[in-house]
Order: sequence, then structure tokens, then C-alpha cells
Amino acid sequence: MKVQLHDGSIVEMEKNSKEGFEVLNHSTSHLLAAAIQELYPHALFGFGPAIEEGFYYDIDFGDDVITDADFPKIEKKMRELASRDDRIIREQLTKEQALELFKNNKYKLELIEGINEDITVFKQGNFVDLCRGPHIMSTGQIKHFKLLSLAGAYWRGNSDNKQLVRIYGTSWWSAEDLANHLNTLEERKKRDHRLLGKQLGLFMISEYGPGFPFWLPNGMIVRNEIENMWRDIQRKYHYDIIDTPILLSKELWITSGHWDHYKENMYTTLIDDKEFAVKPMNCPGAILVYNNSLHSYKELPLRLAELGHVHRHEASGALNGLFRVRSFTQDDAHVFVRPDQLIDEINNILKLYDEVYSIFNLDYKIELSTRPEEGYIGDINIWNESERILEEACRKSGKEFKINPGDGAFYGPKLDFKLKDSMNRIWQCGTIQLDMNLPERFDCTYIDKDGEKKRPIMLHRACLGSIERFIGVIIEHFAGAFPTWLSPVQINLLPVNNEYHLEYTKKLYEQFEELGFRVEIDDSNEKLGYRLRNSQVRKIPYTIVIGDNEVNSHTLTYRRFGEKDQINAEVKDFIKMVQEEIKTRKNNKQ
RNA sequence: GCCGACUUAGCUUAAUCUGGUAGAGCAACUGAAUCGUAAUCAGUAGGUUGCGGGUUCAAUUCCUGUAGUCGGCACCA
Repeated sequence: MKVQLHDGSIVEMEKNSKEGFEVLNHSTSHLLAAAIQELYPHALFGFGPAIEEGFYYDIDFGDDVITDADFPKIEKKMRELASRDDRIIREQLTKEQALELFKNNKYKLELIEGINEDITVFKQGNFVDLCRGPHIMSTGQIKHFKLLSLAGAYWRGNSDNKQLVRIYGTSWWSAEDLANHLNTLEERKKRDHRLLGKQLGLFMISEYGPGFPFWLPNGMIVRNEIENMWRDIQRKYHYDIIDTPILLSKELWITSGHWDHYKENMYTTLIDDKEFAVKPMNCPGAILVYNNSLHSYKELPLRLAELGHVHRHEASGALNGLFRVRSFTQDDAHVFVRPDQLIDEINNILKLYDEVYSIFNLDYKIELSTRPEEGYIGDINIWNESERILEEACRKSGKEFKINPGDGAFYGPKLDFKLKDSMNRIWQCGTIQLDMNLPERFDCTYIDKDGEKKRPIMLHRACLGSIERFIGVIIEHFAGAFPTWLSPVQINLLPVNNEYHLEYTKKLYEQFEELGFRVEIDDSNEKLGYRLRNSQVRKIPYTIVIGDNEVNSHTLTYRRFGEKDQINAEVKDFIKMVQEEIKTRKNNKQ
């Protein structure tokens, strides 16, 4: 494909590359704007860029009201314009020419005022847009697109500005690619954890507690299994487990600095006329535990882990299933280390994270955020040294790694862990943050070899992040079909005939229950096909059918979720297999 | 919080545009069929149409307020 750039040159580009896709979508956003201009002559245009999986355009429709019911009409106009195959023509303007051309569009004028380089516009038919490109050569190449949704978006991303109407769409080179993409969107919808959470009885959110999830029995099993795994991991990596109060005095939050920076997101209450706050973070609690006793340099690193139940007042519009809630539990830990231990400790945590993410078959990449230019606290030598250590440790991990210069918090550099799920979506879950602030504020110390009091470095680390959110992620990652160790029900026993085969089935049930398997019998008065279907709908890992053959041979026949194969097995072999799967927390993809 | 849309039985939804006693499928319950790998048949029950106010002879339908949800935006020290 040929592409025209900002400087007017025309280059060859691979159609199916990321860049090629972006150019097509960017040009499609112009086509959208051109169609809107014809249909709604008073509309003013803001930004219209390509994004990861498509494009959008921000538009001020004035008094016209647009709904997604208008999409077919707009798409039709877009097709009509595309069929004219207008050439897309780049023109370079002086600032004065540009200001004159866009004199009726306050948004473009604002943009032009801010441009110091060459100003270019791209024209197609009657439509002209301030744009630095790149674009395709003519509109006729735009054939396979769809408008997807409509949303409000602040002009230039600033909530003090007016909201424009943002129209999202996606554009592809072939009908097949478009269909595939729409399929993926459908598949993601089917996997939506809110939908599956309802279908599988995992959790609920009541209108009496927006953002405060309830765990239903099935979801509680998943959650408990994850917490058991968490406990095993903390033991293995030599963490001490603690628990700290949910309500603590306001004074503490003033000392920690949270009150100053965060109070609008904190829930507060009065106890005997004294102000208390519900913890939005666990750090101060952990520090009180640390400061509860005197520490020798020999005790470090001291690793305090906590399933910390925190509450944060999130804006009502931000709430989203388990992904964004007001009450959640962090798999939190605070590690107090001597500077000379930092490198080993970071490696220890990286190893821990890798082990946990592997359990769920989640690949990940790591990002390092370094010291902000201004407003940071702490010794610059510690900053430099710790950034070097973090970078070195990450590079050695062999994972995809990136540095975000200046993105660190004011109190220390951090690592973020971005997980990639089975639908290629990225979720930020884990973090490791160095903190040079709180140990100072709370005067944390240890007694060093030389008998002097020294300041430890504190590391905040959460691997899953929020348990609630993480469960949301894996519901979608596994499409609700949990690995055996996590499944609310692991085995479903179906007697073919509820009279003749029930006795043997019950014996198996008792045996399995004795072994700690989560097992059910479905002897309801329904045909086998009906009960089997139910078992599949509930995504139970093993469905076992017991009929004459099994009763006579003292065996069982099982079928794995999602598979057609019927496997006849000795009872003891089946037990061994399932036990192994649970013990090793085997995931479905292994 | 902001923009927009939505809210009907446990769930999925029809009727809403054009006002006239809310209709179905699944699930539940009852009965019959006892069945070998994704839905057996018949029947019963289930609704102050999110909540409040208004317009109207009459409101699920129109207007308005409010809560929640959804899509985004902003936010996530």
C-alpha cells in the first residue's frame, strides 16, 4: 500500500502491519468526519485518531442529538463517499491560512495555535481536516468498517473542558478481517466476568452497595482456593502473615501522608467523637507492626504479608464489575530490607511472581518507572542504585521489559507487571514499589552491626493486585472454565438409571468426598442428555457417567469439560489423576 | 463526577416509537416417561413494568426527579 506522510513524501507500507492498520483507521476516521459533515453541517470536529483496534472521532454536534440508531445512516453516507474514491490530498498551509480555513472551528483553532511545525491539512472531496497524517491515497480503499459505540469524552482529556461526542469504529482491509474482529468482540462479551459471574453463581453486586461485591458460594470456593495458594506461596518464600485493622485513627493517616493526598477517596467515621478512617491501603498498619518491636540487621529482610481488605471511594462512573470496586482485598506485602539486600530481595519477588502467574498460565511483561524530574524525595544515590538494581533484575528475568522514564512515584521507583490473558488483553496486576518515604515518616529503624540505628528500605508488593479484580480477570481468561483446583464443583456424577445405578454412584460419591474432591450427584428425573448438558453449561471439569458397564466392571467413564471423548478408567487411576491435578494446581493449558 | 443509553417474572426478553387490563423461552414447582453423552412431554405458579412525582378518563409506554447498570471520558496520591 502507498501512504502519504506529513512531509508530503509517499512511502510503501505493509498493509497488514500495525502501522498499515493505523493508517487505514486514521483515514477511516476522516471518512467518518466527512460523512458527519454532510449529515450534520453544524458539527465541529476535535481529534480523530487511530487507536489499538480501530479509530474514534470527537465531535461537537451542537444541538443535534446523536444515538447509535444513527449509525446505519452515517455508515451508509460513509460508503457513499468512499465509493466516489476521492483522492486524499495533502496541503501545506501557513499558520495564517490555517487560522482562516478553520475560523469557524474553535477546537481546530486551539490546536493550530499550539502548532509550531509545518501545518498540513488533508482534503477529500468537500472535507478538509487539520491533520499531520499519514493517510492512504484515496477513500476508495476504505471498504470494511463498522461504527461501534458512542461516548462522551472531554475535549483534550480535561474534565474542566466541554464534553464532545466520541464515535468509535473499526476498519479493516478485508471483510474476513472485519468479521474476525467483530467475532473477537463478541467472544469477549460472552466471556464478560459480570455475565459469567451471574451464570456460574460466583458473585453479585446489590444496588444497596454499589461497588461492594458479595461473594456467592461458588465464587467463595474460587476465592478460598486462591487464598490457599497465596498462603502456600507466602510460606515458601518466607513471608510472615499478619492482619491489620480496617479502621484506624485519622492521626495515623495524617502521619502517613494519605490524609493529605487521598482523603476525598477515604471513608471516615467517628468513634467516641474521634475521627477514624477506613484503610485505603495497608502500609501504615504493616509499619505499626514493624515498629512494634526493635529489629536487628540479622532479622532483615522482614517480610510482612497480608490479605488486606481496603476500601476506596471510587467515582460512581468508574465502577465496573469486579474490575473496579470500592471494597477489595490486596495480596499485599511490605518488605523491610537493608540496602545491601535489595538485589536479592527483588530477585526473590520476581521469582515469586513468575511462579504465581505461571499457575494461571498468564504471560506478562514488566515495566520500570523511574525517578520523576521534580518533587521526588530521598537520596538520589539510593534512587540511582535501586533503579539500576531493578533494571538489572528485570533484564535477567528474560521477560519483555520496558522503562517509563520519570513515571515513578515521588517516593521511589516501581515495577509494574502487565499480564496478557487468553484474549490478548493486558491487565496490570502486580507491582513492586520502593518506598523511601514512609520509613522516614514513621521513623522505622533497625540496629546495624555497628550498633547504630539505620533506616531500612521498604518495598510494597502485590502480585495479584486486588483478589476481586484478579478473579474477574481469570474468569474471562478461562472463560469461566476454571482449572480443576479452582472449580466450585470438580466432579459431577450422572447415573444413567436413577434406580439401578444409584447405589454404585453413591459409593463413588462418598469415596470422592472423603478424598476432599468437590463432587455432586445429579440423579434428577431428567434424561442423561439433559443432565450432561447442564454439567457442561456449569463448566464442571469432570462429568462421570455410571451405567451397567461401569457398575459391572467397577470402573467409571468420564468426560472432560469441553471435550467429546468418553474415557473409561479404573477408579483408582482417575483418583490419582485428579489428585495430581489439584495438588500441582495444573491449569487447563498445560 | 461528566456525556449518552438502558432498567419489564430468578435469568434472557416481547409489547413502548403510535398511551387502552403485560406475552414468551429457560429456570422453579406438579405429574407422566427411567432414558448411555448438549435441552422428553403435559400442566401449575411466578409481574405494584427500579423507585418517587406529574400529564391523562386511562401510563410499562409521554414528561420530570431519583437510584442502579452499561459504553466511554475524567479519576485510580
